[in-house]
Amino acid sequence: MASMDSNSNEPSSLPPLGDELDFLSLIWAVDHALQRASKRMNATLGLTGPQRLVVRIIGKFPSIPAGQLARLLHLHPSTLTGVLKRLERRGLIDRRLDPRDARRSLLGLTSKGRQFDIDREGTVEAAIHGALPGFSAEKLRATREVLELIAGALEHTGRQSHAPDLRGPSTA
Amino acid sequence: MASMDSNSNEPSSLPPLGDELDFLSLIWAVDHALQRASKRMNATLGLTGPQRLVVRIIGKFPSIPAGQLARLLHLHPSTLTGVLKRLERRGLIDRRLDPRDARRSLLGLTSKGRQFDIDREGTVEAAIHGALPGFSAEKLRATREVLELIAGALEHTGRQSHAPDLRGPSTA
DNA sequence: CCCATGTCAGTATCACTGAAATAA
DNA sequence: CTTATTTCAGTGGTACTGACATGG
Repeated sequence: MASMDSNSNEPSSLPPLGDELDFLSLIWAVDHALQRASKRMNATLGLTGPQRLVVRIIGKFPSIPAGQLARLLHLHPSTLTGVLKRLERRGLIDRRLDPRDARRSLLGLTSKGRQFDIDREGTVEAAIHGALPGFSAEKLRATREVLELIAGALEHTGRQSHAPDLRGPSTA
Repeated sequence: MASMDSNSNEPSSLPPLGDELDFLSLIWAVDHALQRASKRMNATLGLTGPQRLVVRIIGKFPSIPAGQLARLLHLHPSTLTGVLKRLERRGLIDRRLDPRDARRSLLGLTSKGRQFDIDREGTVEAAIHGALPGFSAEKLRATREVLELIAGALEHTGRQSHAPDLRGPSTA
């Protein structure tokens, strides 16, 4: 079956994609790697990456209200509701009503939740922690700058696009 | 209601999270910004970020087999199947059977799909392209290096974790 | 028969929109 | 009454596992 040419075993045999497409691919690769690691964490530790980040932030700011946490994470409140629901179902967090404002639910970790508010093997932190020391502080600073700008730029994406309605399966 | 202290209008009033947690938060922020931009693109242009990346890669490598594309993107074949199905439903790609190996479906862009295989406003590329020129080539190179290492490190996450089975809602 | 390619079914998370309930 | 906080219902995309159909 003619397996001596550049066949499908090695993706490295493919040429690069070119400038920004290459960088774009890298960005999505990081994104994708994150999602996969998150899924794997869910299988091994019992909670996903975003869930773990929420746990750690609640651990850092006990009794934080849900809305403030949502703003901190730039999440829509309804999105956070789902995340919190899953964490509560697993018994990692609890909610108390704010005695001074009964609309608010103040978040806290349960004793079980506190077991996750630590550094741990197999987490995204651990992977990053293991990866980052190989770089100089300068490189890390540069990366942080670039990532912050990318995140900021993405926030404003699609604001003034005058797309000629190419969407919609209008022919079906 | 005592609004002169650090209240909920400005998330910047919150203290930093500390070392890796801070970096982790940034990573997830980029991830999250990507997902939101992807969703917005789907509303304005009619296809998501990953879908667009697939379109651009197919445009770069016409008649690429599905499996090779999956490997290129580090995607599970079944995941790619779903992405391709949505692209096909929207009439952006088509599949032909490889005459020499009828198991393979070779991917190509339709004329409609080619309309998306260009630079465009409101895309993730555009945002990145607009954001990156503000940085020196050196910083970009550093970022690329760090991101590649992070992606690589994440790939190996959760391999040897001996977690004391904290998962599962066993009390319910 | 065995392996490769690809799809399908089922499941879970994330993220939104829009509506609603409750409290300030 | 108006606004703020949070939850809920519904939708869609991504990603997996495991099973399956088909072809080499």
